[in-house]
Amino acid sequence: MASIQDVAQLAQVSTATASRALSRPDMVASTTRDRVLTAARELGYQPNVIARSLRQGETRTIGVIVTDILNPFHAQLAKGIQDAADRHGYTAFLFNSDEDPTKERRALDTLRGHLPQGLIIVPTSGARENLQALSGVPTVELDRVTGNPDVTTVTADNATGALAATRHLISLGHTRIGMIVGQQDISTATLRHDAYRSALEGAGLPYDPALVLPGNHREDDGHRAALRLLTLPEDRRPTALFIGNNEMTVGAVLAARALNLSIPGDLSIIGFDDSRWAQTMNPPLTVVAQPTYDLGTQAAEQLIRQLRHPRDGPPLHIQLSTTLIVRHSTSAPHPTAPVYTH
Amino acid sequence: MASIQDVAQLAQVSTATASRALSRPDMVASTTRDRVLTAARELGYQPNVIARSLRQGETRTIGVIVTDILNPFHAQLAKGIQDAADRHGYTAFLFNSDEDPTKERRALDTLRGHLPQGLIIVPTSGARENLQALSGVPTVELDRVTGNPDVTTVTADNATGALAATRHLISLGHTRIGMIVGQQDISTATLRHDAYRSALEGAGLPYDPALVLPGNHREDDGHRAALRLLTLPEDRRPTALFIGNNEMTVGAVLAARALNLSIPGDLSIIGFDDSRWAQTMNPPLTVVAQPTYDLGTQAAEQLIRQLRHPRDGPPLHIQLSTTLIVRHSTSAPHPTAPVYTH
DNA sequence: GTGAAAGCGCTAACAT
DNA sequence: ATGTTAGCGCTTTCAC
Repeated sequence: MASIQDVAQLAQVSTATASRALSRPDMVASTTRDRVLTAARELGYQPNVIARSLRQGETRTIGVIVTDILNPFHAQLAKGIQDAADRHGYTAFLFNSDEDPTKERRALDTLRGHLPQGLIIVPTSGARENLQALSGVPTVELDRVTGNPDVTTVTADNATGALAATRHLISLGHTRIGMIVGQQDISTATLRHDAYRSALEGAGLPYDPALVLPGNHREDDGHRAALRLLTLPEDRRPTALFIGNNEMTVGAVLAARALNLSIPGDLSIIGFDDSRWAQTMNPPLTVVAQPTYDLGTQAAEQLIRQLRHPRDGPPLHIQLSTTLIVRHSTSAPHPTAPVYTH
Repeated sequence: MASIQDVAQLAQVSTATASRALSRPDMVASTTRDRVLTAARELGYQPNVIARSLRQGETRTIGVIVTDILNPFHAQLAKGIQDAADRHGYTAFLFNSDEDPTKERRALDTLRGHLPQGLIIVPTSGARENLQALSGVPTVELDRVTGNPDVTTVTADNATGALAATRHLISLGHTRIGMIVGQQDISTATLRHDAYRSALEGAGLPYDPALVLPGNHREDDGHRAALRLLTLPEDRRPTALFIGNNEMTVGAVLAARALNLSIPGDLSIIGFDDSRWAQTMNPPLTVVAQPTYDLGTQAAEQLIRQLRHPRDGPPLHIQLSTTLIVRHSTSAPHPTAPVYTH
């Protein structure tokens, strides 16, 4: 590959001048500039960013770690980040943690060697510790937060979304509303769970721990949990389910089908996070939608702003709003279902 | 960040020895090795891969360009590649072309500056020309091929899959089978189309160009094309549809629903490429499944093998088999539908 | 406005 | 077995 030396030689200037002509055109006489640019074009010159990075101590690279690129939610975050980073001349390095703190740690180590100038991470439960490996690198926590107060965060308004979801079910007349909730040490899971609880209590309904089952964000977990909830004795079985993330919702819907429960006749279901699947399934799913792509772009914009203006005020906490989209998977509870008493 | 100099100093050796102790442990006395390793651990030393790459002329990096990371098919390819690359100590740099040759070109240019040692690409229609920018870099064409004979390819057996799909419809008794086919200059599209045609002709059925509509791989295109095919006069309307990729299938199913056609009663549908959505939609979709994740890992394995043994024989063309999965979106044509005559 | 030269962190000759 | 040194390609002082 043509180096800047080749360009300089062809243009009959020193490498210093060639470099200037290419990166700071106004520092060089217009005639030499033209000679250099022509030579560069002719040779198909592409700067070696490795060498440049080493010299400048800036890689123009940001690291991105999401927990599961196969989850459309995360794919969309990643796309938002990449598009925004690209607009600002940064290259995004994408890694997967698969929700596994050990893999997250490895990704961070690998990343570290590449000297990213910033990091955007959807943290796993082990992130708080893992992130010490990259302390000093400006970081944005995306979607979830570890609780580190020094870090910029970009999240959706989980509390309001979960509140709206639960209240929607309550307003339809449901009194036994189950929830399938994500891992306890993931901020989004606890926020959604807390909001669910306070919506119930705000409406004077009891919070029944037996109707709240944990899951590890995967389809399987949702399936298992839903199966348990839906096979409770008739008078204790929930008439509605609020499910904490998109993948688990898939599992829950399939569990309901397996049990031959009609949606929403026998069971109302509301999911968190919209998706292609939610829109096209039968019946279309009522969901709390998140501005997924925007979460990604915001994270990138905030990070890059921070790179340009280091220590410019305290870390920001951006929160984007969520929207309840009522489709057809929620309705009033089945008239024959026993009414809640006591 | 701690450099190898810091490690050397702490271990009281030269940087050369420190380097050897870390990368070629057996070239160094065990006592010094231990001193160096301890020092490295103590300082949390992580080699600067930028400097190493510059020195060695090898970045241990491979470039990956897919056309649409939001498409689960491509997300899965990417995951397969990343997992395999990781196992071999390579880092994958992921880019999106969004099916746009111009973006593909930009991705290649950016990539070039990072000196990837190899490239895995799902080519767009402009790839043949674009790839000249990276000539000299070992390349694997994945899923689709540009026709360049010097390049390793990893593809699914599109012809057999499309043949099986069409024959399945024929064996159910369909005689007017429509197809929605991808862009003409994409190899997978033409292979699937040709197989469709030869299955028809092999069964003595006419190939009717009016029943074959093109689409640009997106949901919208599938929707539009299906709408046109399904609103043909009753005696010309296809009773079955074979659709050339997963996204367009979504559009076609929604179009059928919009027209109040029941699947498979009024219309049989078969898609190419399986997905979460295909399995959970109602009715579950009959599809030609591809070994998506394996396509990705194979591409990475082949590329890495090639990096280890340069010019070791002619380029390989790996083809993984596809599977017809019969679910419930296909059945015999509706008895009241007019039978094909003439 | 341009050139000479140093140096980013690392590793591979080449010494010893 | 270990140290000395050069150099990967680039940018940036520092001279002129």
